[in-house]
Amino acid sequence: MNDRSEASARPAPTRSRAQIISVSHGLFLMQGFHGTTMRQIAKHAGVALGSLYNHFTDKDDLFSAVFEAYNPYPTLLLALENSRGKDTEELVRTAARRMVNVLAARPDLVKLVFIDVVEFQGEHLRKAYPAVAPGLQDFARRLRKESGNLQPFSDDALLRAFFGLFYAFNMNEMLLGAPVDSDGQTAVLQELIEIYLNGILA
Amino acid sequence: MNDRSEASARPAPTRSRAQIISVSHGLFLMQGFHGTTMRQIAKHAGVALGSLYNHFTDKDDLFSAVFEAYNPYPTLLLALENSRGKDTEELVRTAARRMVNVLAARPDLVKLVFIDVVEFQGEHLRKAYPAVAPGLQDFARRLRKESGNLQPFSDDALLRAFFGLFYAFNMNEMLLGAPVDSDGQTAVLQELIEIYLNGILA
DNA sequence: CCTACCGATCGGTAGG
DNA sequence: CCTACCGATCGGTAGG
Repeated sequence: MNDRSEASARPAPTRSRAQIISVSHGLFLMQGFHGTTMRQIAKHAGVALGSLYNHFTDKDDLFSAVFEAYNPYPTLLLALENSRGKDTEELVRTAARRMVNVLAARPDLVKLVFIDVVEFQGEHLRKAYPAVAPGLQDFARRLRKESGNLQPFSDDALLRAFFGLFYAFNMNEMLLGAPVDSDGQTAVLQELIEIYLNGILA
Repeated sequence: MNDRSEASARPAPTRSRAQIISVSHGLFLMQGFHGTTMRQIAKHAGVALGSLYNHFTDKDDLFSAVFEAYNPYPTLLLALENSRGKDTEELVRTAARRMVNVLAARPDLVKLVFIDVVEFQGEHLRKAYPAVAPGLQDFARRLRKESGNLQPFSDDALLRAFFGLFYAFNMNEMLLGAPVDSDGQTAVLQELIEIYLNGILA
């Protein structure tokens, strides 16, 4: 956290540090946090075990760095912020498509959330949430503004039902780990989006 | 699965075995699988470390027994099967209320799912799924039969959107671990159910 | 004096 | 069902 206090401004060894974080991320996804050893990380990163402790005070500190580097919130929020539409319906369709694309391209985002919940009781997620809450409220505001035929639901319900789409959509892959056929999947997603739109529009 | 084949009919020490499973379950929920040691389990269960291996061949086998004892699928399926309603709308409301009640009373069900996904790549869930799949199809069939004004969605979409409700509903608690105020929660659930019903009914 | 990193090993604990 | 203990490996740190 608080590095050198004054003088001596050396940019820190970012090369192998980045490599360690990247390798740790991959191993944590496959084996979980406690199932991954510092020796495995050192070996895969091509550095000595002792070197890990030059970059991170301990294993927990390393996980914090991994979580910061692969924090799912900013990525998902960006997908929402980049979504446009001439009305609520188009905005929802665009945003849903972007969310699915991101989650399909980056299954690691959800897995990291699960790891934090299982092995850290969600403490990193909790700490990261305040930074994205305003962006979520902003998306809810846009859902309302883009159209006038929205049913009188709360922001909370609109957002949760929207995110529920992706939990529902990714459920099979997450829980069953199956490589479901993508054509059938896309069709199901279309249906889920229709159910949501039917649900929130008058 | 297949216990003693013949002769030697010893009923197995079910007393402490049950105690070990119960204690393990609690510790796994708090610390995850790899974060929990066999010595912790022995100590909390009031048995010697070596005794654990009299009941279970290894730590993985103990987890399998825990998963079998606390398998979330049958419990959730039972909540659906016990739900009745004179039409689709009433069936959905009843089933949603039951699901929420079960998940609120048993947060361990979801946590165990997460543990399996993070630390076993979902293998126990995968193995348990075929046994519940027929029951899920049955619920989808009932959703259709109880009413005629259902939109032409696939069983898959109907079921996923329904379960998405509870992912969406439990999101905050799971991800933020927060004890959200239950009055506001109930109100949000009402809204989520309305969105679903609006979505699937003509 | 700093950084990045080494070979070797610390005190304890893992599953068995 | 317990005591005692194993080969190995754990997370973390020593001096250089």
